[in-house]
Amino acid sequence: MKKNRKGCDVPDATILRLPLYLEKLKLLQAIGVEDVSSRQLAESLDIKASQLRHDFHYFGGFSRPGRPYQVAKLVPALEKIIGIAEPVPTAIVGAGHLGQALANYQNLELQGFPVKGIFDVNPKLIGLDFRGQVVQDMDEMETVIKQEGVKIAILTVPSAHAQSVADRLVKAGVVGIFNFAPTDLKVPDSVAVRNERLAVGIMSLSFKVKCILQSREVERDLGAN
Amino acid sequence: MKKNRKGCDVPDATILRLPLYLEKLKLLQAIGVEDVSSRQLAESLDIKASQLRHDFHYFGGFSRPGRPYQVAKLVPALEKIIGIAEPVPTAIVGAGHLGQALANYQNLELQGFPVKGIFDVNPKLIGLDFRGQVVQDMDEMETVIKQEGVKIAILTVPSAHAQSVADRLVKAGVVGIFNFAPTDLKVPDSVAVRNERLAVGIMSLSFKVKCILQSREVERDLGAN
DNA sequence: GCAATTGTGTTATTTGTTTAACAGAAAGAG
DNA sequence: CTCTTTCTGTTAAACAAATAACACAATTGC
Repeated sequence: MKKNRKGCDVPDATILRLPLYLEKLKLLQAIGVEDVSSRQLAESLDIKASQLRHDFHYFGGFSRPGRPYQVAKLVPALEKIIGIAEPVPTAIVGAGHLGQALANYQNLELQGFPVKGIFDVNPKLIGLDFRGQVVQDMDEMETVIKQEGVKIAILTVPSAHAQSVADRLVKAGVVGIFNFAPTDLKVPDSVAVRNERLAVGIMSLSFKVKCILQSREVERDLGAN
Repeated sequence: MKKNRKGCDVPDATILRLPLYLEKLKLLQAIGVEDVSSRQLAESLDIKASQLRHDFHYFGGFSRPGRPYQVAKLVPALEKIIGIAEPVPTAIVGAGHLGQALANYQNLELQGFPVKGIFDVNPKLIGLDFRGQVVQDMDEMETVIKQEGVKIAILTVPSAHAQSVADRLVKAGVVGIFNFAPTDLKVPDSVAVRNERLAVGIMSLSFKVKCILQSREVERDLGAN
């Protein structure tokens, strides 16, 4: 192992695959599979086995030459690497339609992100109950974040307010922001941001759709000759 | 221009930036900006100007040496490339919390993806009205897709049903599937799929949060000495 | 004990993406 | 007109990621 700070110097592309590995392994565990080789696991995820081993190598490897991976050991190891060995206290800021949908998303809690608070400024939304969590006034936000030790905030407020709310979150001690607003947040280096942009996803899909439709036309035209 | 099929042989990384360019340009257009140089546009997006020009080069370029880009020409050009010069008829399949949130998301329509139908199997959801669209029984799905010429389907059904619904969508003529279920869909090459995985997003964030917290601990320990 | 087999950890190669460099077209100043 | 400035299109270099290759540890069968 190099002088990585305990395996934090890892390519983004690898980080994005870790959750996929974990998900699949949990599935295997649920159906009683004990061992799995890099080839088996990789094939079920439509990637190359060498890539999977390469990814695991950033963390020192999880087995020995000749022996496949043990699901029962790999699952907790990945959970620790991802940072969800212990539950990560989470808050939802913005209780609009998307915030509500996320508040109702049971898997958030199951996957290690218990929702400790939901906040909004709209009086009509304050008081609504989602899976046991009541929407609170945003004035309470800082207090709850500190009290519950909230580490990650899911931000679903309108773009116009995203930056100012993010500033408050950072000040209150949040370490990660999952941003659904189409704005590039400015935050200190000591805070992680992940932007989730619906528009980018559907437009990149649209690009490919357009290309498929074009090539179909070309084929049709060629067929006509 | 090479023998690209009308500019479809483009790196994924570039495709993902096109929506960002378009968004920013629309913003500039709204405040009356007429010209913009690659440097200005790139800086506002926190990328390098050379990357932006490189991206545009895949499509032949949008200006001449010495002259900045004209916003009024660039916006429609990008819209055409992305495939939203004409509205793309879209359907939402699965009217659970997430489906509802998306159905209520006005920007979908504004950005070129008018919702032509919302479908679910749950009788309790059928009949609900979202922004003028009524949730219909999934039995109606194929009929509406063909009638309205739906090209893109947004899939928000439970993972267990995602594949079978996707099969039906493909058969009905849908060309792109925006998949929110944590399942890898098997579809023909002639259909585009984009997977949007909430869990991947929040877990990759968690990884970085864990690393930040670790490095803070290290700094604290060093400070104690 | 000695192949043969399996399948990892690790290094090398190839491929893809980002960044830098630069030639030269257009416009403006004198 | 000529010189300077601006800023693109295009090519080259640097960097990062995915894939392939392979050495070798552990096990199994003979």
